[in-house]
Amino acid sequence: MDTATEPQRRATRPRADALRNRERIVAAAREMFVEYGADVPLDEVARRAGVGNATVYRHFADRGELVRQVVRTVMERVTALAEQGIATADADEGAAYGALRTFVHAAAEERIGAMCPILSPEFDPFHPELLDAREQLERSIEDLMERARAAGQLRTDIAVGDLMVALSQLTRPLPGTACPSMDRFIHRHLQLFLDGLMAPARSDLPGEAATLQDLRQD
Amino acid sequence: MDTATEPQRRATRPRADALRNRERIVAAAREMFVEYGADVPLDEVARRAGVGNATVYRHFADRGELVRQVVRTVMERVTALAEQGIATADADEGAAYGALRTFVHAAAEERIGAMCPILSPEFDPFHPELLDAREQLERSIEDLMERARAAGQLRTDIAVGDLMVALSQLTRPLPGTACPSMDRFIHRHLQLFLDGLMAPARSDLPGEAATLQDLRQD
Amino acid sequence: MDTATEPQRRATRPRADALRNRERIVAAAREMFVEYGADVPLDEVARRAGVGNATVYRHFADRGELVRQVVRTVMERVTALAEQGIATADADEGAAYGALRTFVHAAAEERIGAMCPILSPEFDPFHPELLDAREQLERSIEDLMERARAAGQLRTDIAVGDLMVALSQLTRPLPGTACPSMDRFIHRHLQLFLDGLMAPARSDLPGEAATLQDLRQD
Amino acid sequence: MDTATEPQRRATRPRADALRNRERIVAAAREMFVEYGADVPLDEVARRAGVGNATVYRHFADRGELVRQVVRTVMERVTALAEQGIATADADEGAAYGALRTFVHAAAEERIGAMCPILSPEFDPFHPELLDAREQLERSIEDLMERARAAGQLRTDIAVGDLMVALSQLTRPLPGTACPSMDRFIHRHLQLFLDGLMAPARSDLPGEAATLQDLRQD
DNA sequence: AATGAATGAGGGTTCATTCAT
DNA sequence: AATGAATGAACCCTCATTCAT
Repeated sequence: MDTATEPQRRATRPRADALRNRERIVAAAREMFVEYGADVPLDEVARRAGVGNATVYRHFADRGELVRQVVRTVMERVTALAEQGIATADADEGAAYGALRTFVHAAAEERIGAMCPILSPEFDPFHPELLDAREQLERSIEDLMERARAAGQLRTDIAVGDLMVALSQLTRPLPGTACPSMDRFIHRHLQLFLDGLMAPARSDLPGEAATLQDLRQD
Repeated sequence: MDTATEPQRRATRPRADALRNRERIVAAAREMFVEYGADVPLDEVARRAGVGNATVYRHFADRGELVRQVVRTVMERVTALAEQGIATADADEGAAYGALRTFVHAAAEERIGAMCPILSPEFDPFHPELLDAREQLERSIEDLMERARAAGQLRTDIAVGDLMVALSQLTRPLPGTACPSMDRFIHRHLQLFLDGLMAPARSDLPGEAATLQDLRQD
Repeated sequence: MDTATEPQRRATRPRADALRNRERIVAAAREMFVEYGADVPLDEVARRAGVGNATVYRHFADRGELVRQVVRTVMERVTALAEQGIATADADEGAAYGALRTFVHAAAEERIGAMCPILSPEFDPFHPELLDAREQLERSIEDLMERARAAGQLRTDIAVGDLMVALSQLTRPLPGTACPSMDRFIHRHLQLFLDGLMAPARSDLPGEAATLQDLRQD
Repeated sequence: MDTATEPQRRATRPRADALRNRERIVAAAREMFVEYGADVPLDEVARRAGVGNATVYRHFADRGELVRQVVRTVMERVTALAEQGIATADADEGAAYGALRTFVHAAAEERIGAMCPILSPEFDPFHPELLDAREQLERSIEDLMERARAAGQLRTDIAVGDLMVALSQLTRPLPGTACPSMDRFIHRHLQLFLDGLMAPARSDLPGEAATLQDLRQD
């Protein structure tokens, strides 16, 4: 067998095809969460990924682990988008709010809808596997908001949690299935919300500015 | 009792206990839609309502019929709130936008999240049972918005659908889970969104102002 | 109350409307057994009979009792047909076999298909309620066969059980529903079977001539 | 093993245990249709087959598919019996009717009662899966009857449908119940019916000679 | 490592039967 | 006596997960 020809790598190397399978499964799940909601049968995900159903369980102990993996992937992509925005803002302070707007709309497009499972009751958003990704996401968005705040373009009574949760909510996939007309609304709503975020504030806000961390406090 | 005064109605009068059950089922379903999303097992609804499972089917031929009943109930309650707002605005033109704000926050409290099933693919928003309720709801909100628009307080590039969908989305229960911290955000988000709705508009909106009808046109 | 005016009858008299209901229920059940098989929901029987479902239970302790009542009714009707055949045969010995033929086809028409429940596993064909009806039925058919046998027209190695069971089987309603094309076959089959019953016998029969009573022996 | 000699087939070969299960399920269903009629709970079939309930659905998408498989199996067995009869008749023309008799009794033993579901309203006898089996069955019986007809031993006013339906009816399991005494009658009835089929005809038949196809024409 | 097959628990719905008016 | 309503058990089917190849 050809494993015998390369014995030195055998123990540590995840086999190339296994890696490929893992990624294919995550990608398939991400697409299907967006398309069909968080309830897709895992057998369907396996089929779309082109692997057997049991292979999913070899890579992910249970449904929750796959879901978390998908969420982590999306978080990383969105973090990347936020960092692009920071770069833009750093290049031109006057562009800070524009960079925030651009980021918000891009994040909405970035399959953020695949994060829909986080809304399900079984999902534990504080799972250790997600810690790093969430912190990085939060930090990058916070940084981006700080740029706009420093430029006097963002109201000062809000924090990253306000933006993140609203962004999640406004882009949510309408549980159960794809309501394609929804897409027409999403960017309008985001735009309206962003208008509301601008300085000067047009109203007093109830409650306190909140970070994502705060979500876990109650 | 008035049965004595109108004995001719005796045959068709629904029994008191049956009516009570029916209402208990609708109330239980409303709460559970808010808490757990549109997919709650009907057996759980029955348990929460304190009736046997088959009783649910005696009153509602299938899941869809129950869902429509819940939606109709919520629509009617929200319509009532909008009409209160109209009265307020009519009494004092300067209070028009304040009345809109009050309405939005009150609607959020009014379990509007129980309307979440309307977003599921199986839901038929054009079902005859809902026609009246939806038209009245839309008309009353439109009227309320018109008051604020006439007072020059509401931007002119939005329509009732924009408000309704965003309201639904922003108040959605993080379906399934008990995330009580959510409530802290909801009114902040609504307030921010309302700030974005104020005239003068702070940005151009993509797409077109939309009515509720438009939601299903695509 | 008028029960007070006729106290002597009070205890024994079934109310006229109750009697009417009882008969309507049996009639409805008979028709529906023929049309839809032995599995019709009792609620449907009640509806067809024009009474409430619970009324069925007031008259018949459970489904089995209703079924037995229907079967008894049909047995009585068929008995009457057999007795007509006997009269014909007695009037003209040469007509004995013709009378048997006529009886068999008439019995098939006489909703004997409503006896289909006797074939269900739950049915107890030896229930006391049916004893009399079955004995009279058996006796009358036996008598009719005896006329044909005496006239030398019927083979001698068969008994009433052979005819009754075959008659039931050949006229059975095709469980589950109405297979209307079936009717085209029934009288052909009966005719062929009757041809096989004629003397002289064309073959040896396995087993023993059997009465209905024998059915219970095993 | 031959997998080594034909490795290219490896991917599609059904697993041995799966095949065994599939056959066990069909066999269990066949027996239970005979014993309890076409309405047996599939869970019971699964139990009798010694598999989990879901395994039934893995092999057969729904109840209909299992039923068709059972029917097909029985048709094939009966076809084989008819072909044996043809061979006998071809070897000795005088044995043609005897071969038909032998076939009929053998078919009765061959659990032909398991075909009872074909009489239910939900059953689609024209389903593609059954086409071949039904044509072969009909053709083989027709051929066998033709031998007897050619030998002048079978009346000429009947067709294959007459025989098939009567055979089905007379051998039907008293669905649902364990009425073992029934077996005593079946072969007597078949014998009597076969006597009625012999030439010369002893009576005129109503209706028309019918093929199996005719069963569903109305 | 990967797979197809098997499994049991659970959800929706129907129906015989019981209860309250 | 009659009824409409209520009930729970049962059935069909699906799906997450485990097993055997």
